[in-house]
Amino acid sequence: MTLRFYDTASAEVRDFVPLEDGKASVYYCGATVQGMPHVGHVRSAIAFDQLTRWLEFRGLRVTVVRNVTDIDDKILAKSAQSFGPDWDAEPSARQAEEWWALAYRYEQEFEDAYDSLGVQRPTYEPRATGHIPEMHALIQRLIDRGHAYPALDDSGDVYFDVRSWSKYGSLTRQNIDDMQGAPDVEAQFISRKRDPRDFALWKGFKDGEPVTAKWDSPWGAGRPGWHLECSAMVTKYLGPRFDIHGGGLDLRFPHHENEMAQSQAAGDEFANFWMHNGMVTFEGEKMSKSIGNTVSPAEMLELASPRVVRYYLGQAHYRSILDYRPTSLQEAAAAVERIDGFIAKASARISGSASEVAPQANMPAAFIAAMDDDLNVPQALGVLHETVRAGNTALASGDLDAAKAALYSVLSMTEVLGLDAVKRPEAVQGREHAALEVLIDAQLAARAAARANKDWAASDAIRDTLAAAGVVVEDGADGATWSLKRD
RNA sequence: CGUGGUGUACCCGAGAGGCCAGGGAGCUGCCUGCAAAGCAGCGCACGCGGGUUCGAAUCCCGCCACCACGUCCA
Repeated sequence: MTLRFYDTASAEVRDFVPLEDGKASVYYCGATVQGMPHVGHVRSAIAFDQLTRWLEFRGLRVTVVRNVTDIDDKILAKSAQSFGPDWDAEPSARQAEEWWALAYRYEQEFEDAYDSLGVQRPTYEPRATGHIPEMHALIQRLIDRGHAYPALDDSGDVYFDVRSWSKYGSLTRQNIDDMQGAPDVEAQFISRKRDPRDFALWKGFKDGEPVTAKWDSPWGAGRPGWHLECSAMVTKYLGPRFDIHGGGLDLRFPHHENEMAQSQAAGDEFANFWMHNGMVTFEGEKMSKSIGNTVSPAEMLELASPRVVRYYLGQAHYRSILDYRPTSLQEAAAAVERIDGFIAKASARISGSASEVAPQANMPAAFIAAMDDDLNVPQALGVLHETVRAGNTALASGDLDAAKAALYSVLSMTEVLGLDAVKRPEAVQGREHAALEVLIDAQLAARAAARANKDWAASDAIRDTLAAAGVVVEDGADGATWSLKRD
């Protein structure tokens, strides 16, 4: 097996060889829980979910860590002016929402979005606030090695000294002199930093900030810097070296550059591969909280089923830009219905045991080759659709053995892509189904009688009535079949 | 300006010197009382200009346009 992935650090597709035989360790940056999730967040999670599922299919035991950044400037700022769940209350009764409550509320929103689209839960999902001691230890190691220093003024900050680390900039191949500290940051912090590009490992407590967002440290009370959080948590759960570090492309710089610098400067080998997913754009512009052009997963789920949304967000190559347009979901829905139509028709005519649907035995070689090659999902979907067509042809010709093989292949492919986790809309189950079946079958019997008499008006009237109620009738060689309209 | 990346048909979207991508939309046919589904086929391509080659969307050179990041971002 030769898995190949694009590594952002080396800017090339190269062979993936796990550091430890039979295992893979993956860390990817989750959300800063300061607002509602948008589809860009979910696209990232789906991309790494596909990666995880594929590594597992390839026989690796995968440990996945996705962090939750639950302390940050924006969370504090938002809680200071937010009235959260009390928003509807009388102004006198409103209470500012505590920062940690706000963070937890949004964290749950993210979990809901991930769950609804079939993103597997990570092995560990650490929160930044639960790892302050590990962060202190990392800062101390950096100070001991001469790569970090307490602020030159009395702010209580601790900074990473970028000039002390010659490899700073290597992840994004930038020359340090070409980088600029943000102008406002530069003006404000020039007196505390050795270099305007130095970034905060620890942020000293400032008057007016909530005392609950304050931790003691050897350098004064305060809270952790953003980049440090991930470094400390990766190492705690995956060790000083691990296979893959992932995240959105927009995190490459400064976040991942800084993470890599501080961890390697502290003596850790850190990530073997860096993988970044492309952005989701809305009519050509990056979808982002700060621009305010976001589309939420919930909005998409109002337009299409979870299975369709998952298909749509996961169909493009993970490194490409995904431009969302309103018609995108309709096109995805047509493709998914084509797949599901085959699954439904084939399942109805084929009996087999669940154990026969073993993905390892049924995955087409071309699909495997596509996925092995930097997760080429679009090409893999081509194989999936070709298999569907072959399966439909086999069904039409009565070749049930071929249809069965196609069905099991299709089920295997949809499973590894995570589509099965988002359940297909099932026919109504149990007693309701039994009742429906009796009623509809009676209608179909009446219609069959009308058709036998060539009474097309009566036949069509029955079909139209059922269609209006969401029951789709299709005439086939073996008589009419019905199904409930999806979505 | 620096760094990384794009540009493929009506839309989405792979591929990477010759040999079918795939999906959606459209058209035609088969099947059908009609429809739907399915199947078969059709049309419309590789940003621009050069070069290499028997042959270039693919390699080389030069342009153009666009996107992302450049200390808030997935």
